Amino acid sequence: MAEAGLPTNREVADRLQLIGDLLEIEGAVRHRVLAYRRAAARVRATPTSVAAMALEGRATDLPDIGATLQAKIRELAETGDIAALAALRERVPEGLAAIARLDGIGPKRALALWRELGVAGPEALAEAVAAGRVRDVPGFGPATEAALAAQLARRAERPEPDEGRMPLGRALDLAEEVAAGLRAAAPGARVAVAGSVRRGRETVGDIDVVAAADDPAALLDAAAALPATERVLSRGEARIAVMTHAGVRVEVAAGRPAAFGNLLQHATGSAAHNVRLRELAVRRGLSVSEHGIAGPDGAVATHAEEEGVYAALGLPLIPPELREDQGELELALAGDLPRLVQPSDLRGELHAHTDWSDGTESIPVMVEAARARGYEYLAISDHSRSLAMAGGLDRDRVLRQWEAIERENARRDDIVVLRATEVDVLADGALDFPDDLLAGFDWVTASVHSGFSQPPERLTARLVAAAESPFVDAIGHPTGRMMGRRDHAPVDLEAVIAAAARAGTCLEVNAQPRRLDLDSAMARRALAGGARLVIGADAHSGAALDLVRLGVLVARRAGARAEDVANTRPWDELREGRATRLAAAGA
DNA sequence: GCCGTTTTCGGCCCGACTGTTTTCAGTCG
Repeated sequence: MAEAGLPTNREVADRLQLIGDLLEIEGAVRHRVLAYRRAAARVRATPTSVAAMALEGRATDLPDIGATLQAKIRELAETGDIAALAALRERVPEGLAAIARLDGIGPKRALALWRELGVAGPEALAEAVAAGRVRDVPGFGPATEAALAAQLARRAERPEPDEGRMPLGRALDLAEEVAAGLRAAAPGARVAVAGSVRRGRETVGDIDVVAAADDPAALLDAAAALPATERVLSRGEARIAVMTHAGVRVEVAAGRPAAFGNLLQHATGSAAHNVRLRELAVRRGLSVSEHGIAGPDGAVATHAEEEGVYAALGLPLIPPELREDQGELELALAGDLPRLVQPSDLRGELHAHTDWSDGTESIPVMVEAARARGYEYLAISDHSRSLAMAGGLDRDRVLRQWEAIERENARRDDIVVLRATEVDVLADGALDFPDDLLAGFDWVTASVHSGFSQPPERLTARLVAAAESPFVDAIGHPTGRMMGRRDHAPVDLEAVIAAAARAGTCLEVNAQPRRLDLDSAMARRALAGGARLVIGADAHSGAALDLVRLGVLVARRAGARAEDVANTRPWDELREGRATRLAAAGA
């Protein structure tokens, strides 16, 4: 938890980032700029207060934070500002950093705009573009000016910073569509989704696909000719970028089969991971690129599989979900990479709805869908009475549903159907069912669906109370975020994690495409805090059981192993766990 | 500014593509 008055990690990171951006515009040594950026990324990815660490002199324990940056962070914590940044702002207008972030513009051209036109921010740039003055600046021309005009107009329409990023679920579908189109157009080609989609990032900016065949150019032609392609943005011998009719940028990189592993590794990223990997290679006298690995004698070795790329550097294959430069190379070097949970580890689904509440299919249909996916158990977890909008069940209907579940269990022995509920956590922290009813369920997920505007302390208290209830097995979608609608509620997640860890309550990684809640960073904190996860599809139809794959990606990004996830366990084990907790509470 | 199988100085990933040049700088991933 952040301590009162201290700058948050995001605030610290934003300042370091800004210093780096302005230094770059000023023309500072490139690696000094990189050092600030790396430090900013490190601070953002750190789960505990870096400002507090700096005050204690421990921030230098973090990679990428040295004595100089620790002093600056401490200065920020103590005085609210950094003198070096204030001085830098005197020399370089802060607005140039925003200009430098525009597509096609970087530090050099931002500086040129300021020097030549006196443009010091995006608004002034828009005026200069409108007046046709930009095309005459050295290094610029009519094409760049037109591109800027279009970009600034879009920006004025939708000023949100996250504009253009889409939920992972949508990106996965689009990426697989593109990949399928390439396979169809070029039979025999190897095609794979790469980039942030493959890494399982919860939101995706653009889609990367790699393809290999003896005639790489034909693959690029195929990409240009896909039905989804609206226009070609750029095209070379090795890569093509297209805009789709859906307004999503797709990049296809093509190469030869012998170097497919090199290309896939390169295009999967992340950029920061690749930089680290290549630095490690340089220390071993090797040079890594998408074409292969060059030795000291200049001979280039190619690798058809990604395993070979990592093996050539003395490393085990690092799962794509971990390739974010957050310590994965150190783990790999030490042989300590976790064996991450995978879809085949899941034995059951503990969060599913039927037409008894807001699901679209009957209990038998849902059960058959779960069986068809090889599950050993399925929890029928319809909503509770207060969620009237979703057809929440009252006591009478719960009892009748239990009879229906009993009938289902009686007529089949290939899957266990569980009496479950997604019970509302009410505004005062109480659960929507009385204890005697809750005691009769096999599995209870408690979720907040309303009252998100409560003060953070009250919201936190509700979740903590739910997590501490002996009747509750899991907290559903703990922060309530809905991408594009509602951000994570400002709950004190550490307090919720601590309560869940104490009580043995699971925290859900909800796999609904717009939820993905907990997100991967939060799930990582939950595991560090000793809490167990459960991956829930929150399925409202049989087909929606497959959404669980999104949750698996999120859990993998959090570093979760199978044993960290409740629904990788056999039902008997989960049942005993619930019985033990209830007995310990005297319930 | 950071950091060490080149360890307290001298390094710091690598290549593709575009637009503006007239041989390449800047940007991007």
